[in-house]
Amino acid sequence: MRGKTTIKDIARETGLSTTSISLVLNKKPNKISDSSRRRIIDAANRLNYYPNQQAVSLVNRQTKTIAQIIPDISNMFFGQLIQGSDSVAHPHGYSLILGTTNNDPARELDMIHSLCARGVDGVLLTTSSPVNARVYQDLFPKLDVPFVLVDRALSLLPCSSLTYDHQKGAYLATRHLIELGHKKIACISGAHKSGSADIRVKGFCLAMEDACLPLQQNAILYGDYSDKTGYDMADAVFDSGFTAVFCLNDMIAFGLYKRAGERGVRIPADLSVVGFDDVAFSTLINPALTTVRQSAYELGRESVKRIIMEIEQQAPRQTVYFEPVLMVRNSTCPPKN
Amino acid sequence: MRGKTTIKDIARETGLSTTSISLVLNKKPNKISDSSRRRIIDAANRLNYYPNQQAVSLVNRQTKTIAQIIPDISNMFFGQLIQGSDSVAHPHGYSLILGTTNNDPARELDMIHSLCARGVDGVLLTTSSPVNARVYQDLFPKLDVPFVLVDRALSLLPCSSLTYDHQKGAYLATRHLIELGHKKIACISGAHKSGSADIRVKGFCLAMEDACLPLQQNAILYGDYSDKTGYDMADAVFDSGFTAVFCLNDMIAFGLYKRAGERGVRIPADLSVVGFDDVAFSTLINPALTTVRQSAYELGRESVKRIIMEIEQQAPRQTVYFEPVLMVRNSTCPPKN
DNA sequence: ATATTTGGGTAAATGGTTTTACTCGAGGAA
DNA sequence: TTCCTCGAGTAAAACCATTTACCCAAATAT
Repeated sequence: MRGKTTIKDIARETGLSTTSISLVLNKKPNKISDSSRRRIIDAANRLNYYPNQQAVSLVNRQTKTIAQIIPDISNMFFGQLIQGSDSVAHPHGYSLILGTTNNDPARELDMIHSLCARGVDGVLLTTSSPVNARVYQDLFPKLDVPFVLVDRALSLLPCSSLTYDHQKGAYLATRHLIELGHKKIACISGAHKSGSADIRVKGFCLAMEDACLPLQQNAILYGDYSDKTGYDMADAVFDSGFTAVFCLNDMIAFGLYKRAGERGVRIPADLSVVGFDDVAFSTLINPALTTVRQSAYELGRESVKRIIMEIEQQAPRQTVYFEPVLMVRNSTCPPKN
Repeated sequence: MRGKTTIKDIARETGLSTTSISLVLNKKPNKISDSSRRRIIDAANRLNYYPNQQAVSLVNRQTKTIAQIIPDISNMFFGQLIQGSDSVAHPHGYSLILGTTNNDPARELDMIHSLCARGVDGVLLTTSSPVNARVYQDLFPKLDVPFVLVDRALSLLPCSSLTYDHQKGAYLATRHLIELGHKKIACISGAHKSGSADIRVKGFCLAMEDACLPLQQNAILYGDYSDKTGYDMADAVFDSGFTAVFCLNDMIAFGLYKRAGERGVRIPADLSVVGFDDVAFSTLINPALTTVRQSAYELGRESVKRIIMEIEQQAPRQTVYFEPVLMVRNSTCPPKN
């Protein structure tokens, strides 16, 4: 009763060796007689035995543990991502071990070290900025576990990456506004130099260019991927004659909605708004947000599948782009006049 | 270079014993000369040594790992909870290992087993239902790690619990509506028999009773803690002459908002709405939601502090209630006429 | 001159499990 | 009789770090 039952206790109970116990309990090919087998299983149940995972990990050199490193759980996108990850990890016998970086590259590096020291079998990394890219180039091979970059790719790194085509998504969003007849379109971005923001901005610019629309002055505003940014930048958008705004993620759009409510700016009558991510909330808010869907849940599921393949079958690295799709809802309409 | 550097490699490099290496690297009291010490530290850095945590855990009998078991991450409340937990766990050298139960008691039990087998040092459990209570009574002592019940207490269990006073919160919310002059008040609940829902309903009933207000027919509607429930139940509320509704959590309120938007029901002019939780979104939505604040972030922080105390100092068990506070915002006003 | 301390270490046990390479006796074949 | 095989197991090494109980020579104390 004191302390945990070990394999030795069962050996003592059954009068057999630990080898036999291990063989039977792990269903390894063995020559243990049926009666012994029965006694072992009985004793294991009776003593409520389950193997010490530390010991198992030590000899098997794997922990059945996957690190998931993300910038910030308050962004609902990551909540859904984790949910997706967990939904495939657990059925496969893996547990998710969580690390949040608060968008701090130093903390991100730290987290990678500390989780790898824990002996995770693989790392799902959503990097918050490309500044560590060079460090990672040397680091990943040294750490000797598969890495999968999730949602934000960094080129040239020796690892797989699973991400939506951010540029295309942004292009789609912007073109939608253009097709509605908007000409003065603003863009509220996440942080300059953040993994995905620059690519989305590029998609925005490209769409404008392709439509021969000049960029207004201060059309592109930089903040971060939070509702606060949307709220803070909203006035600048409202007061500069823009008829539409492309928010680089839904959280930004939600912040802007809030300020719009306070100022009496009507969406979409006075201002069309497009978001990015299609977080669960987009359909809850009023008017429902037109946005670019990238299913965080799917991304989570796929990234875990991917990393398990690399862990268990040394599958080769792969870069996968998912297709974003534009979800037209009620926050966009043709401009007035 | 092949495989990970072990303590033996450093012993070989420095010509010292593994004992010395361990002593120096862990800064244990020792009598190693300065020059040897220097050589050890040098070699450790040069070879990029970090101890195998499996081995360390095996001998120290602790994993510096805390399990956090929650019903459902899509509820933003839990996103914020985890964020709070992580924010204190990591600085203390603990990692969070995640388990989601989808509100399924069987899965919850399973998760507890599987995470304990992993050798977590403690478990933060937000149980989704009291049905397992009796099982837990026997189980917790057997598992021999501290448990802390988070947000949803179960009486009589041999463990600590940290929770907001759900009944009082519900009472506050309901009284607020009553004080505004509402008499026909509906209540959309989470699942019958879910940990907290019944208590909140009780608070609702008590407030009505104290104000000598009779409960309308079908005043209490049961669903679950999701926006879908709010959406699905909305019509029943709109069409039965209620002037106010108390939603048992914010997600439900958000769902109801959505349906209200579709139906043209104005909040608060046609219907006052109060939520519960004060999830980050409550202030983003329009009109800002009047709700009962229970800071998930704080709860996360406190629960980790608590469990670390129990892990490291065998602190005695404790039941803590936090005071909820009513946040009056724009979704409530006196009834028409 | 002898006893004691101190400086600078180390050997070996421990933790719990898996796995490889045996052992041993009985029965059958040649 | 000798050789093999088969059934039913087992001893011991390996995984990696920590920790306890020592060791030995030189310096100091008495």
